[in-house]
Amino acid sequence: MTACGPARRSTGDDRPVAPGHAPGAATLATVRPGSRRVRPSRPPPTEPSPRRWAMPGEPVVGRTRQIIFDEATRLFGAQGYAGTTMRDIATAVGLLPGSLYTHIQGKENLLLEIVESGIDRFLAIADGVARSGAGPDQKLRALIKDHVGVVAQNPERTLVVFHQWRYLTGEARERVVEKRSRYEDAFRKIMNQGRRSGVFAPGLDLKVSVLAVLGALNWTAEWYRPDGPDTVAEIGERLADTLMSGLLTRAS
Amino acid sequence: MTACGPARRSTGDDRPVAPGHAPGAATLATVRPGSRRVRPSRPPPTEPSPRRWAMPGEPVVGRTRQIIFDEATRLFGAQGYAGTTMRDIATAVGLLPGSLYTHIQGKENLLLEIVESGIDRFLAIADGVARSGAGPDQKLRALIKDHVGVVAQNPERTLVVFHQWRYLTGEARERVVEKRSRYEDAFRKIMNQGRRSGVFAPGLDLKVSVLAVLGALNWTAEWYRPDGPDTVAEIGERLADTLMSGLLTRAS
DNA sequence: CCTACCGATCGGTAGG
DNA sequence: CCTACCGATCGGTAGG
Repeated sequence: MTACGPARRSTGDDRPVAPGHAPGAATLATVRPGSRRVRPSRPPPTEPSPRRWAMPGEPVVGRTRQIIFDEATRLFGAQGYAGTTMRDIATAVGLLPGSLYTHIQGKENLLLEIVESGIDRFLAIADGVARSGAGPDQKLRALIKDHVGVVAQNPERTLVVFHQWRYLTGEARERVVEKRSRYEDAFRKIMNQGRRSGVFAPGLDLKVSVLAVLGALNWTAEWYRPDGPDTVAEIGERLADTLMSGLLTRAS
Repeated sequence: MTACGPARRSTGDDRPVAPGHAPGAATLATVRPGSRRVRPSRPPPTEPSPRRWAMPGEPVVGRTRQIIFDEATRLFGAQGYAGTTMRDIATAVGLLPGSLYTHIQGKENLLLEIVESGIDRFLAIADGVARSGAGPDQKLRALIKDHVGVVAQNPERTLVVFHQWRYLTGEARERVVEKRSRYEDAFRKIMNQGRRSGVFAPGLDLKVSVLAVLGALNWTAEWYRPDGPDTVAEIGERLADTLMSGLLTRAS
């Protein structure tokens, strides 16, 4: 249960890390109350662009926008959505608060994009597994392993996906809730298939079993450490062993 | 994954529910942004007390204090600590914001008392199970069932215990982290015992198995519904079955 | 991307 | 437990 050490961790996920933001800025241990940050050190001016700043409304899809998303993901994961201010994000990126709005529409929209793109990755692996011709037990094992793989790619994003979606409102929230339940259904279908085909225990309570597996999987985002001794594949394999074979010896 | 319906739910836990606060006030569906609440309807004056208000510094341990804790627990669970304002709590209780401070010391202290008293309940059942003379498998089953029982007593409090503790700072945080890891140890000890005595699979990865069980248990606070069709004992039993015997048929 | 700033809201207090 | 209020901070915008 050391889910929130102050160690700065890359957001992983095949993207460059934000340049020139203060290391260790706004980690959980130092946040709130009263630990107000100082003025962000301006990042070194990058190569001059034809126009020094985008016009309002112009679609901005550049490097900076990606950095903002990465830092917001990290901060929302560590401090929660409501516990993260736009000033926290600006400081982490190396901008002044108002400058964020050239790149993004607002705080809630930032959350929505993080949550939705995150959950889409989980839906993608569920789709892949469903399309494979494997049997239910192999499907479940594959889905567990793939899930751990997505968590390991970016644990903070996973925390945001599974906890911070509550701060969304209106139809954004509805869309996310729908996608979450679609992911849950993927597990339900596989386990129902396996129960009917006899590879899973016939007395198995579908509802409780699905939620037990999902609970174990969601929790991985809280304890997974990229610098741990075990590979992602090993962790997934062992998690699948525990959930599928159980703790008791087969004899008992 | 319907963990956040707008339905108002009693805080359970053998205490009277707050009188005279607006039903449905500040539920998740209506929170933020821009949904600012109106002035709280004053609760009907209770029987006159000898003194109409306590002096500052005087220890207040009365009814109102308990209602404040119950409402804060509910709100912290539903909206998160950072997403809940003292004004939210005051409105739910039926006071004006400043009046809360006759009963409590401050927001963070309120969180600490909720988290610590909550985690103490989990430690108490772990102690009880450890002292029982049962074998490791029976101990684990009992602990799983007791855990579900504590969750069912007050799901919101459990959500606060397992997620909102991150907002604590300083030694309060350290104390809570220590208690959390003590609870984790209780599971580790039982499962280690069971593995050595041969009742649990010898190839079992202790770390992953402990975290899988804890994950499944922590998740119950997100989906448990007091008005569901299954009794708490049944849910605990089925969760223990799933985790201990696994999903596969014993034959396979 | 910065300067400069807005109105709203925050946790909390003085004083009765 | 209320009235009245504080200084700090919030998300966000105008204009260049």
